Amino acid sequence: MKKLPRAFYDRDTVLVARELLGKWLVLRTEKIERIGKIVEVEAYLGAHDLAAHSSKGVTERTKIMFGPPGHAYVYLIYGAHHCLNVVTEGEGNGAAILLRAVEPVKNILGRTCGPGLLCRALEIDRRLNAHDLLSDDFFIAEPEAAEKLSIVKRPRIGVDYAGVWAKKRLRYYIKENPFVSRT
DNA sequence: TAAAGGATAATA
DNA sequence: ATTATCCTTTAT
Repeated sequence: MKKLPRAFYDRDTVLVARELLGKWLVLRTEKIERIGKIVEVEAYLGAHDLAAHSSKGVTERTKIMFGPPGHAYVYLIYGAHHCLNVVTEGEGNGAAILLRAVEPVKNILGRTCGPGLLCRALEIDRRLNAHDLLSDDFFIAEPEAAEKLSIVKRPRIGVDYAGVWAKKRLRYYIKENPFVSRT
C-alpha cells in the first residue's frame, strides 16, 4: 500500500479531487485499521469560492484550510455531524476537498453515504483536525489494484446560498457506485 | 419537509 | 455574553 506523497495534494484542487476517487482512506487506532475507498468528493476552491468556509477569510476554524496541503480539516456541522476535508494546493490558498462518501473496505461500521455518516463510520472527530495525512495512522493510499473509473460531475450539495458557485460542477463521484450519497 | 444540535464567528 | 449561521441526518 503506497501512501500518497505531499506533492499529490499540492496541485490544482479539481485535479486532486478527481484523482482522489478510488483511493483508500486509511485510519489506524491502537487496535484496529479502518479502510474506506473514496467514491465521492467535492472540491472547494479557496477564498474566492463562496461555498467554501475559507471564503470568509482566515479564522480560528478555517486557518487549517490555508495551511500546507496534505492535512485533514475536520469540523462539526449542525452541531451533530463531523465532516472530513483534505487541504490542497499551496499555503494561503484556502482550498480543500470534502470527502462525502467511501465504500467499506475494512473494519467500517455501518453506512458511509454522506459526510456525517462517513466520519461516524471511521470514528473521525475534531481530534483529527489538522492531522497530517503523511502520518502513519491517518493517510490516503494508492489502492493495491487500480481499477478503471467512470467519473461523474455534478453540482455540490447543500450550498444553495453560494450564488453562482452553487451551480458549479465541483462534486465528483464514481459512476454507478452504490455507496454515493445521492445521484 | 422540518427540526435538531453544538460549535463558530460576528455583534455588543 | 448573546445570537445567527451552518458543506447534514433523521424522523415525521
